[in-house]
Amino acid sequence: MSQGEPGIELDTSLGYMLKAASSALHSAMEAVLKPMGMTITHYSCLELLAQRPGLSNSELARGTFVTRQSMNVLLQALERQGLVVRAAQAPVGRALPTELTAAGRRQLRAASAAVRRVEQDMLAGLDPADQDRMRRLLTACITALSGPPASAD
Amino acid sequence: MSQGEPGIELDTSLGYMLKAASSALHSAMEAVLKPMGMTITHYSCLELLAQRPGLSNSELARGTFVTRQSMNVLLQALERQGLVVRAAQAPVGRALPTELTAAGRRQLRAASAAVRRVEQDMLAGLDPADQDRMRRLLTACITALSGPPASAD
DNA sequence: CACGATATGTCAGACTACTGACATGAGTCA
DNA sequence: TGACTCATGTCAGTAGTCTGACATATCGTG
Repeated sequence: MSQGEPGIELDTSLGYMLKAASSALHSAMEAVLKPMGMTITHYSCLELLAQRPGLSNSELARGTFVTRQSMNVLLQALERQGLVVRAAQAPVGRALPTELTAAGRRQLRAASAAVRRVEQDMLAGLDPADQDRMRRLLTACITALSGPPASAD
Repeated sequence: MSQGEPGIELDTSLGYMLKAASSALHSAMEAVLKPMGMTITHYSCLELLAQRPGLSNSELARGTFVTRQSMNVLLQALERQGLVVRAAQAPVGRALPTELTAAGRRQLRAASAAVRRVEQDMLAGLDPADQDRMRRLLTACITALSGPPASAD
């Protein structure tokens, strides 16, 4: 109980609070998506495809923060369910462009509305200026973590 | 045509940014803990026990954002490894108080230092005032999400 | 042109965390 | 006292994600 910190002070640790907030959001999203038969990654994939049609498996994986192997499993399921379609041949390289089907867009519509409500609930106590501050702060954290991968000493 | 994200709705969604930040932190922590043979939940459990000795399995689960079933499996492994000890009998109710062993504290020390470095890297661009703002904002989000939902577990 | 480096798609196995289910201990209330 | 409710510990099965491995396609460099 002297010299260097004894550990991470959980009550004020931003790392811990970030995990807590993310966990709370995850649970809340799960709660609204589950009744629709969707997982969070499932929804995220559809949302990403709606905004950026033609993304490949690897690009979708990066955008949803899972490995390309996991996304591959998911995409195969979504394709079987008729929610997305993948090009049979790669226009360039090996990347196969993926797009939503009408059924996919329909399923996404309901899910997207529910998720938007969850996000609005989360931000209920924050005014527009607060939300801008939060964007700036989160962006700074993401940038800092993505940059220097090797800071060991 | 990989790296680099064109400006889309997702880039301003605080839900998405929160997930991105959490994912980046998760990866960074994983990268430093893996060489030590620890997972994030493993480390989190030890850190929590160091600050709140005597926590029960269910309390540890809540503090690390996993189910009590998952924590039970982890605790059994940690006990086999001699990192924690659990009371043989419950002093009251069914909750079994858990505490770190000397070996557990030793392993935690190295891990905690590494994690602290990761957290400091993440906050490198934020001054103390920014960090206070971030605490307030995250707390507001957590509170807002923990209140309304009326789902059972 | 050949070679290596990089990026992608995909299959297979392993692991982590989750859901479901049941038993036990403590508190509440009629 | 007995019934009800809630929290806890634990076992079993399931689901989602990960790591490892391999084949293929493009680009840069010599």
